[in-house]
Amino acid sequence: MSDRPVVTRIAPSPTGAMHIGTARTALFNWLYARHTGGKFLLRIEDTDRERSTQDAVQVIFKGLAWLGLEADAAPVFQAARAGRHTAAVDEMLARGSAYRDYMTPDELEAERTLARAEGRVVRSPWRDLSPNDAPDRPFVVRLKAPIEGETLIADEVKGPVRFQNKDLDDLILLRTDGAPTYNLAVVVDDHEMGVTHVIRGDDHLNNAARQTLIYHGLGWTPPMWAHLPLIHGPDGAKLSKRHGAQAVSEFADMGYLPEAMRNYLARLGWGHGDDEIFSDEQAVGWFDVKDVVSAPARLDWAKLNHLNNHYIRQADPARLADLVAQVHQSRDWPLRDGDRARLIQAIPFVRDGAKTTLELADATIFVLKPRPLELPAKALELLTPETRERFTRLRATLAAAPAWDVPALEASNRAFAEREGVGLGKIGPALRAVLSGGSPAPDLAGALVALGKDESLGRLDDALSLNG
RNA sequence: GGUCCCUUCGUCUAUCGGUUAGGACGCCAGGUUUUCAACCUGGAGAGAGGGGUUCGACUCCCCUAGGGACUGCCA
Repeated sequence: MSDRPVVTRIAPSPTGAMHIGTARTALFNWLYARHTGGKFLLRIEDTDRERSTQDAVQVIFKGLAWLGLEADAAPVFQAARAGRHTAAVDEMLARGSAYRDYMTPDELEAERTLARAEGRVVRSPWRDLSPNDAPDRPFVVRLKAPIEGETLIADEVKGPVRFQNKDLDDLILLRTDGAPTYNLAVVVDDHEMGVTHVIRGDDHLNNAARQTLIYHGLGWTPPMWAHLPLIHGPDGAKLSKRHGAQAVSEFADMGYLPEAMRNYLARLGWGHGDDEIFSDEQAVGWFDVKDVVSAPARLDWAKLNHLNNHYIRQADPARLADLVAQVHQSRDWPLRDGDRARLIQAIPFVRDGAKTTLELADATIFVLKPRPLELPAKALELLTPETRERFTRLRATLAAAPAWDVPALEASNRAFAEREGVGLGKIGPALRAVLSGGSPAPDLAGALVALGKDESLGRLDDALSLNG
């Protein structure tokens, strides 16, 4: 349509948690802006003064920051622009594309039920009445939309969608108290912010037609539209609380990495051939709203877990250590000096099986346990006199290991078992129990390296000094 | 009720009239193995139903069914 640079936006209302669907809408807007070299803007739709809160505004900022989807300009607060909105309505009144509607609440209600019964849209008599007949009572200002013809939405995702104008009602632009409504504010703000592409949820497809009529009433050109299908829960119903999570913050708390969320969310409703795992750079390079799938998608925890596991395995251990430390802290585990270093050392050996940082926390607890470890009954049972003697010899072998790394210790352990004339299966379970205190731990060599030489030998000594 | 949207393996998707309908997650079996994972190999698994158009439809059109959104002086 136009060769202006692309401007997209995310326009959440600050009325609670940040829905994961909002996150995906933000992601697609961000991807498209990046792909085209345009701008991605943020507008806080706080015109509902009753429900909007400062806390919820912060939730949006934090959510976007966590996802790594920062806007290219300072956020616009819609409520602060009320003056611009009412000015637009004055303009429409002057142009004859809006009118004052003096219907009382009762009259409106009666018209609403009648209209529904007749299978038509609500119409106000004031649309055609002369302003001279205006009574002295409160009024709203409505759009004077055409009744003939049709309105075409050339949607980038859905394709052409046609609405008969007779099916579109005259939207309220200004409330009785003079406050602008959502549909008006959106149009005025998008236009004045220079938004070229409105990429938003499916639930606004109907609004697109009515908003188009506001654009026309103002003599403006509507933006390009792209309506994304909603995200549903695993059961196909709209995603809600009972599906486990719906807020961005909940995914963060459940131990998902933002890059995994980006990858997963991007793949939900959009794809690039057979590519499943891709970087932000690749997504930016490939993304086009035209390729968004038009059917709603269901959230699949198993696949999210798989992707998260992938990114956990790619992540910097120091970064993961900080994340894991937070988890331990939230679980009231007493962190000690040096735990961060212990975590960094252990994480490479346990991350392969971790789907979330919560699981990573479970998997790292064994290195954080202070000596002497409390051994569970099962571990004690394994410490037979025979095993103790063997462990005494094993300790000496380990102490003399040429290097404290996985290949060296694997070789050393294997050789030791051979010398003892038993299989590793005879030694492994007890050794791991002594090293981990019964907590989950990686394979032997991995556990030894994760703990470090001193700690490993120390834990062995502790076990050997136990009264048998 | 009205308007609009949607419908390929269990799930996310590829296919842009001609394919043994491909991939990923999950699942099943086997392998590896000192636990749990991870990992390797193999396998099962789909075009909602009915009409058209066409030499030929998952692909285009229509109908039905099922799902969803909107129908607020909420956004």
